[in-house]
Amino acid sequence: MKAHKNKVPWEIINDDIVIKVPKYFNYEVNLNYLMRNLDECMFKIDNNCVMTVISTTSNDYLINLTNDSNDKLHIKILTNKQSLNEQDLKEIVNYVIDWFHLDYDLTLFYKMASNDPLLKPVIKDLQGLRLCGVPNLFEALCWGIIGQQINLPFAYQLKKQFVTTFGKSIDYKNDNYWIFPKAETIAKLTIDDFNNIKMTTRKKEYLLGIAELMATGQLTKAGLREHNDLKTAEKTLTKIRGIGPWTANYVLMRCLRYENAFPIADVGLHNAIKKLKNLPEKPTKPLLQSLGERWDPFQAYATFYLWRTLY
DNA sequence: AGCCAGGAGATTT
DNA sequence: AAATCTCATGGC
Repeated sequence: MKAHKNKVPWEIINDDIVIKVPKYFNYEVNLNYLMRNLDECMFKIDNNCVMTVISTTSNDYLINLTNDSNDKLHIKILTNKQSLNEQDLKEIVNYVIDWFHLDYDLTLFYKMASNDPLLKPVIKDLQGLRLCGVPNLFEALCWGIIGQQINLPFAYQLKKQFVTTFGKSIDYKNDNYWIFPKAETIAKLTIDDFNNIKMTTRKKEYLLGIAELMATGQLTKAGLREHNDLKTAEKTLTKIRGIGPWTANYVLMRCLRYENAFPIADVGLHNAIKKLKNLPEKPTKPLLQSLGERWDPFQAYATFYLWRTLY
């Protein structure tokens, strides 16, 4: 089941969208997470300010995100302001709330983790870290597929090649900000269009197939949401070519926000457990299963926090 | 050179 | 169901 969503208050003050952050939110640790790789191409971070393009149903807006001394988040709209309407404003705010999972209450996860020998020291160092999401379903699926069976730095390189080859960007002050390619755009391509992108043919096929499903509306975020149950949503996703249990759970965790999604086969998760428990080898499957049961129903947050111990 | 990396699908047991 | 094999690319 999905977790209850809390209401996140916001208002407009002096042309800024100001969001009141919930209990347990630390701007700096979340930014540290976002800065984990220099090849990230979907946003830029400079001097505690995040710049990214948020695409609403009808427009693209370059925004910057900062926090003030009261730990409130400020969104400034930098481009395309003349087309901003109520609907777009709402979509922008909801995107940021979703991105940083601000509508989620971390209290119960921390309560569980503080009684868990493995997680206890981990949450102490990462207090206020949110499971930063990928609100765009197509982006989340592509990122999952791109990241299969390769190391993370290389995955970021491939994503960058993909985005800069097929996506559009907004120019602003001698810099450019990329927009993730639309499924409709990718669905029209062929394998040969991927010649400059150094990923396996198999992955190119997966991406084209998923783009087709989303471009035709056979696969939508709203449709997946209707399941309202982790196992059936997982089943729907794993029926799709290129999406196995790992990718399905990864996307259900970072996009659909299932708090108990658990990519149990994840190498990063294995390495984190090995490191923290000082194991000679990677954890066995029975150990992983028992840990998962121990963390239920917060397996997604447990995984995300453990990933952070690797860098 | 050889093993591994935030796996998936097909095949075999 | 669960283990095993094939696919394939770049980093270290």
